[in-house]
Amino acid sequence: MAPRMTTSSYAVLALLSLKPWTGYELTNQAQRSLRYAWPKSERLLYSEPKKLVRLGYATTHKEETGKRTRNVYEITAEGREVLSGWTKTKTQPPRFEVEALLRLLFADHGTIEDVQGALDELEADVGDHHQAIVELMESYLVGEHPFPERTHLSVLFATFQIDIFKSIERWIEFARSEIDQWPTTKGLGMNQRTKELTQLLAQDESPLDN
Amino acid sequence: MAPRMTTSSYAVLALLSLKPWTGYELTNQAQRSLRYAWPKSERLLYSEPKKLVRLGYATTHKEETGKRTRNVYEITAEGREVLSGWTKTKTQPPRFEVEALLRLLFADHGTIEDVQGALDELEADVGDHHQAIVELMESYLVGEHPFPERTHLSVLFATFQIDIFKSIERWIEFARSEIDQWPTTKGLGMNQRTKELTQLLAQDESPLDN
DNA sequence: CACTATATACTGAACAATGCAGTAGAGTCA
DNA sequence: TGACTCTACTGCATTGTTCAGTATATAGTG
Repeated sequence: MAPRMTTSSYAVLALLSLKPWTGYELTNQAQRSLRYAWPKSERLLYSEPKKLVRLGYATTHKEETGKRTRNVYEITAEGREVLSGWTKTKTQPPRFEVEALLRLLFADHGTIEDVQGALDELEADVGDHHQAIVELMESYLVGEHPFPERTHLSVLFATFQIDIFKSIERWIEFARSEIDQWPTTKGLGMNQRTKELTQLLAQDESPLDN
Repeated sequence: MAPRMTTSSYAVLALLSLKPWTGYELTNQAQRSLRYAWPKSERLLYSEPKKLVRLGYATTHKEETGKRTRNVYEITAEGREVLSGWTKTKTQPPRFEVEALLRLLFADHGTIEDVQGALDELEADVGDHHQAIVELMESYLVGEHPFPERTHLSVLFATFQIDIFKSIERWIEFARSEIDQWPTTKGLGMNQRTKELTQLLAQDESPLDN
């Protein structure tokens, strides 16, 4: 049976539409540039171009560097066709996996320090990504975009990242200060402060906006 | 071989620690309450409690309603033990899958309308979630939290959701207004506006903060 | 009171995706 | 010369999703 085109397949096909890549380059490029929109494992990103070849949307050939061979992938005309069809289809809903928040939701099984620890780790992870994007923007400023004519897209995309990372970092600060007021993680329930917060949220107001 | 405890296993175990549930309830509850922190498929959520039973962290028995049976799961002492160990372990880094952003990144394969369409869909999805959380908060205000003593946790968690959804909605507005200025999706590259944005971002400033 | 729709209550099988270990050549620095 | 990192992948086991299917219970309508 022919495998189906997943969003990941289209992502790889879109990269292939820019230029031919080796599997290795494709994998690295995808992990770097798509990480914040479509994070996928190295393993999958090695497999996807093979699938595209099977479907006739790419061709492959081997190149040699001494004794070692690399697989080079190139998009076909048919590949470009299905790619342009992709933009007309429905998008999948967004998906946010944040284990630290899961820990917060069940913080009453551990100590105050445990939750704060989870928030610290979240902050560190987000901080790394945040910094990486800022550095990427610095590199764009000195003309280091691999596809200069596509800079407008990367930059608009980056405004999302920076904005969201800042929001998360602000929220972590807020959450930390709230938790600092807790005597324990357990059984506080609907106390005065929680009631205040609930009222704000029920009016669709964020306690962070003030 | 004994299967390993995944984050999803701990999530289900944490729910079981609150009270016994049937597989059906567990699945529904997990999809409702964990959706924004740890979204998992119905199928998996039916399988996890079985795994917990195999590992000795839960017990199961059948209950009858007329001709139909339901599986009821209960946490064991050993289950509570491993659950309290969980809070000490490292969290996984967060993961954001947003196909609409992937479309933006490759917007040059389609028209302005295609990208705007992807943003519209993102807005609709986020809007649904946003509204659902506000309604949940309204229900908490009238005392409808299933575990009243845990309200403080749900509410702090909800501050994250509301804050992030608002940020995303603000960003969508911003992105729309930017794209409206584009004559086409293709080849704009590092034009004047993009340069301005890049400079802001490289200084770690969000163009939305003004 | 039959009929229909919706909610309850799952399971099997195929397939998608991840994690991990393993293989092996090429380049760099001490 | 040896150690280390980077290049360049592949196979296998396991985790997780999608889809279809099965069948009972219950509430509301004509």
